[in-house]
Amino acid sequence: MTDFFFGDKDFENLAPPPRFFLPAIGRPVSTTPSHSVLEDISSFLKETKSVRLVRIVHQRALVSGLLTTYSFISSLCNDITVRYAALDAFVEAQNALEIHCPSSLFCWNVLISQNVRHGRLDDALLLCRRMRRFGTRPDHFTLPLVLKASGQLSSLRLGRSIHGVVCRDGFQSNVFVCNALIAMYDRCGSLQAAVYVFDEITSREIDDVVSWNSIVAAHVKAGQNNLALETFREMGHDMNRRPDVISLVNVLPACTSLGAVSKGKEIHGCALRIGLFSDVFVGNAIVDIYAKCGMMTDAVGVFNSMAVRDVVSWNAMVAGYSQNGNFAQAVSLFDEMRKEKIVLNVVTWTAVIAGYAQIDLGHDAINVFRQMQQSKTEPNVVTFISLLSACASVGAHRQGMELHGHALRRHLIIAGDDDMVTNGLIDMYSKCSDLITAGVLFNLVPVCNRSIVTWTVMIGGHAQHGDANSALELFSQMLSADSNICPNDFTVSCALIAASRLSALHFARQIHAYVIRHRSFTPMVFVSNSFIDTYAKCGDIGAAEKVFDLITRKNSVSWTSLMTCYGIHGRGEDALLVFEKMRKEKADLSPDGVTFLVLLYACNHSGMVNQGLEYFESMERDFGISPSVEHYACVVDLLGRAGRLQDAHELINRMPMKPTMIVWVALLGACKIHSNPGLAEFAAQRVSELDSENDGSCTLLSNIYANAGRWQDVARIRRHMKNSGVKKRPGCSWIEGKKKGGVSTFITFYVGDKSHPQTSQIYALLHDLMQRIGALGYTPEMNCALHDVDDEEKCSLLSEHSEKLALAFGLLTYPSGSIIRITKNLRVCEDCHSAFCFISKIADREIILRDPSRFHHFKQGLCSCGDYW
DNA sequence: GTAGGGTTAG
Repeated sequence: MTDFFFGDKDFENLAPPPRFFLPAIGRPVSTTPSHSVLEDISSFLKETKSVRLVRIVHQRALVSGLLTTYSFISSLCNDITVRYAALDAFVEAQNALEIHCPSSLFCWNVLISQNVRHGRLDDALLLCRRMRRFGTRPDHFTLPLVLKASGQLSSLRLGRSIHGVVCRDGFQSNVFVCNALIAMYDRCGSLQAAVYVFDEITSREIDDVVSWNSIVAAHVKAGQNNLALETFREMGHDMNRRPDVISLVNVLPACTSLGAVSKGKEIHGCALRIGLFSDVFVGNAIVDIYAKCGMMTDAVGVFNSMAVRDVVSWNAMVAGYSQNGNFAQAVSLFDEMRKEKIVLNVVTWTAVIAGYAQIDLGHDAINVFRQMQQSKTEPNVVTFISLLSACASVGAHRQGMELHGHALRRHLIIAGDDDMVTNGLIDMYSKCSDLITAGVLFNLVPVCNRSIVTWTVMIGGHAQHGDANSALELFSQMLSADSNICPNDFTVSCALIAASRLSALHFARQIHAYVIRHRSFTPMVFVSNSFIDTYAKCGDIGAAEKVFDLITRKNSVSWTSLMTCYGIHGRGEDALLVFEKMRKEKADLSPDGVTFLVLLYACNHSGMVNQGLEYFESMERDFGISPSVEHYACVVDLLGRAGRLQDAHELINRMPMKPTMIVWVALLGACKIHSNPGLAEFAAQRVSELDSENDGSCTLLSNIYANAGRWQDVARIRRHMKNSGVKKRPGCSWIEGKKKGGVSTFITFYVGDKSHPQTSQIYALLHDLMQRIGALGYTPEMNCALHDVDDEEKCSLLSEHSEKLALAFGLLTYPSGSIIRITKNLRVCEDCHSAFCFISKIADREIILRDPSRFHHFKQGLCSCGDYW
């Protein structure tokens, strides 16, 4: 460095001395800068790593009048802005340029280029406009730069106008400009325009390998993987445009998306032949295709043969194992990465978090996130989405809320089209049963920005954790909204969950009709299985069977769904036949834990104690499936219902795991049926230890005491419930009715409900019916009236049960001969059961009554559940 | 020019 600027040899060791900024104090600039001095400055600026020194040179140039020389301006435009990308450097460069040499195309170009490089896209475009105002026309360097800027801004309008300039100024034959046009149209999502430019240059044979790579990449990005592969094949014919590393890296993901392993293998061979395999990018893409296509052995082979591996290679392997359902292997590879001291990046951490979320180990996912934070890796949008799904899977409301705060602070929630973080938040809040917050977030998203996933998570949230009616309402709203939103498999399944919870047969049929009408929507096995379940739960066994028969590729869920259908309708023998048929005809479909649960349930509700016990024994012995708590609860119920209370209790004592509430509730229920207050007290005690606010068990125990006439104990329980704030859920029943205009709706009746406009008619009919069936031999089951009152009052309390009110409404309003379907939120009592039998006979009606555990078909005085009630 | 993500059934 010459004396001209610094003088001091050991300048680097000095603190910035004010004299360099104030010429009055510092050495005066006496020499006019010579050419060699400027060259020195230029090479200094290119080499120095110190932003501080660049800043000093910049300031020095300002005060010394050097800024007016062309040489320094070009250096300012380029070298200074490279190192020192502060706003003032850009502003001064532009000012100096406009004042002293506005006709220097070179200076404009380097300044625009620096602006683009530093992401100052709007400024770059503005500069281009300024240069034109000064009469300097953009050339084949300028145009690709501003095309890149408009591409990065995704501004098709701007890109098109630059395309106009390209044509007007005759740059269509410049391959750089054309390649930039292709890349711009690609980024703006207009494959068609990109292809147009590409076809034009190839027809004039001015294309090169970059053009081909760009157009292949554009096809891949637009999801046109087959066309991408075809284009790639075409380029192979000409030796002038032999595929390079970038060609391979572009085309391999197309094979991956298509699952075209053989094509991938071909490209793998090609890479080895032409010596491109050593490139770590190519190697990574090859590992990725094998891993994603489930060929982990091949992926391992490639991974091991790579001379250079980076964190991406490892990530591809971790993701491969995780996506192929071998999460244990993924985690062990993750541990190996840590042992090998690979610098983990956000993708690595996120892949592991997502893996845990997928297998519902949300707490492990959250722990990994804590470690990630300790390693100072910044989470991004993808990390948050995975974490939210982890919280949703385990109902971690508090952690979910924390994440919501994080996301807000990091500005990761972008108000725009299909904001996946918001979708994740809505889903998380829904699955944590916080439908209020979920609804607030959902309503904050403008309708035009709601994607199908946004709608689906909200519909699914209401269907599974909230009000099923709201779910169906949202589904209709979505279809009638002006947006071009089309339900997908997920949406339909969620709507069906809502329909099945309400037993909304009409709704299920409408959804089915919609699915059939929209030919573009081909129901896959997943949706068909949902239909089987929904029809079963709406009481239409025939429809469920029909859907089952029409599935071409039934999976084990299809078979299990049909078994459930028979199970809940008390057709245990049929459920068992389905199971045996599946074993015989579809040996490749293996039953799992749920299949056995359904099987045990079916045996349970059809009184097939011995068969049930046999299946319970065989599941571990013959199928290697260890029974879960749910299986035990089912067998406790099975034994209990059969009166084998002692056996049930002993089974609980033998359980390899700690019995949960459902097990004790099953025992408690059995104690009710077989009037065993002693054991019931014990079971109720266990339930209250596990969940002191369980209203069901309190009510059950109080009923048991009431049956035994132990009114003091009843009062004690009542007091306990009152003191501890446990509220008995009110029993209610609902039935489909018609609103004005024939739109179907649900009418809900509570015990003793008098809110319906037709109340007087309903009660009159009920009164009449009770008298008529009394004449036929019906006697009220006083046990079911749990109030310490006289018999006459008990009778009237019984006759006001919600299901009886719903039945009277049905008899009043349904056309004769139609089936009356009623759903109840709590278990149907014996008195209503008996009354329904009689009423079905005298009114000559088929009645289907559903409660949380089963269906009762009443016909001609008989019920499908027979003796096993 | 490479890697990671959200919604569904028994």
